[in-house]
Amino acid sequence: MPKRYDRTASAPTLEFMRCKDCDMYGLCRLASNGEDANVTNALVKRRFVLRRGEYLYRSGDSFHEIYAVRHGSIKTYIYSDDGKTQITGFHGHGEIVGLDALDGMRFASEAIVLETTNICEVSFPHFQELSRNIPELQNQMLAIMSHAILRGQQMMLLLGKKNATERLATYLMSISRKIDKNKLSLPSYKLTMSRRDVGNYLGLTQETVCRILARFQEDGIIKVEGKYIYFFDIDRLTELTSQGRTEHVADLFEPSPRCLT
Amino acid sequence: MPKRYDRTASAPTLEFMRCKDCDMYGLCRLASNGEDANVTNALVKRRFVLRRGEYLYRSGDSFHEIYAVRHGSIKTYIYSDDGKTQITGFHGHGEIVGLDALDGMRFASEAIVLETTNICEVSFPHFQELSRNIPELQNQMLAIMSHAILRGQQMMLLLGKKNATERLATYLMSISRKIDKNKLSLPSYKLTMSRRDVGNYLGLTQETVCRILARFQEDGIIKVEGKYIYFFDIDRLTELTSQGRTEHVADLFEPSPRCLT
DNA sequence: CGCTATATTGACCAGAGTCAAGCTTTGTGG
DNA sequence: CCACAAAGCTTGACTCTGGTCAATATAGCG
Repeated sequence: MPKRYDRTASAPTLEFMRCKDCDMYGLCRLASNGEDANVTNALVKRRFVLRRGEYLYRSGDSFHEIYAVRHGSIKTYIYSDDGKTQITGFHGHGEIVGLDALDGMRFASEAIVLETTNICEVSFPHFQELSRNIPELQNQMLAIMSHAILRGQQMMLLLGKKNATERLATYLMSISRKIDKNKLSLPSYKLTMSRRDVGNYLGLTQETVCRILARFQEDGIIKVEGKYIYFFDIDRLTELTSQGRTEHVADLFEPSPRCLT
Repeated sequence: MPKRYDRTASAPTLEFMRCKDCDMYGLCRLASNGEDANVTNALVKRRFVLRRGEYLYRSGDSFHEIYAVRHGSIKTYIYSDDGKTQITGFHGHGEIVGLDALDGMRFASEAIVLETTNICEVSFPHFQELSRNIPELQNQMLAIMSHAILRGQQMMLLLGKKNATERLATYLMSISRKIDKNKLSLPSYKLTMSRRDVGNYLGLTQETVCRILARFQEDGIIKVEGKYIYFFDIDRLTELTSQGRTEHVADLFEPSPRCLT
């Protein structure tokens, strides 16, 4: 049974994790009055480490902190009434989680760590206090939340309108965009989540994920090596994200007042 | 071709539309310092009417206002790269739209009116100004946005894990919860959107929507009469929202450190 | 080194999509 | 106010994508 809140372990090497890439950087910089945010700052009072299988928070936990992933990765998910699980996101370096708890001040989702992960913690009351003096901090937060809403809408589109191939291709593209472009070697990524998790996230089964990854490999688009993916042909992958079988042509025009689709 | 921004028409009867039911009521009350928000108030400077087929906003429009539906209904949707449409929500009395534009200050989605609809408009700069003096206003806004994020997560669950029957049942239940419980007559609701729209929203085709509505009617759960739905058996409908074929039993227990599903 | 979780691949199946035909409702104009 | 056209709805027959079940293979942890 996974432990919770074992936040004493030592940190992994973090030199190459720059705050500048973090979604929270805008907030941290504002809070620290422009000073270097690369050290613990006015906003982030605490950092800690969790290990694979530990929870960052659980559904129903009362909400006091917002978290950003500094290094590592986590998954967040919700339950249906009958116990089905839907993974709502994978979050890596620089991504913020816990924003779904501001309504009701309790976490609606759960967050579990996929590998040894370094977390920045922002106390929400502290954030509120700071933002009384720094109105721009509030705008930043609204923008961040708005962005989370957009992400949800994109997932609705993916789950509601795309087929299995398009879903996988879209997912792989979202990964490839996160890869550091400055690296000299072949673009590659370690999937810290299982195939089953990927399938769950994309509304597919693990078998379908396997089969389509195999097909992408046959077609020379990627190479799959266990948990590692190597990206060979980003252009072809981009094409596959939406295979363009556009609906009836009529839909491309403005709908007439009566034709609201 | 639908007109935009024809905001001069006369309002429908609104006596029974109470601000108290509105998602924006908390904001309006705070902004008006506790006074009656039922008239145009410190936050809402303007109300206007749109007719079926008119746009409230379009994708790419620059963002200045947030809107609340006072009376009537609208749909919001986004496009995929290849022109597919995903409806992201139907919004009726008391619901807020436009929150997806705070990131980037441009609307990412479109909003089109499904029937003659009365809109409350909140200038965002004005909101920002007010909230410098009323910090609680900011918290309200964060809660509202958090709620929108939760809605997105619930839709991911619906689209990723529920079958057609469960999706329709879930949708009908969300409608039935909106119906005024004080009415003496049989609970009923007018679907202002087409079957095709319902299908689009739920990741189904219009044919599937028709068939399942027909089946629900055969089973005595609802009665379908053109655009009107009458709710006979809410309990049975609730059961159908998640048919409980729970995954492997193991999933019900705490995952072991290695078994992260 | 062995055990268990995870990944892969194949055979088969079913739920929902597609296509098509006919029906109903709604809006428009004479 | 009625007739007509267009949009929307319904139902049936058939298809196909992706799910289910099952059998191995592989990998990672203790």
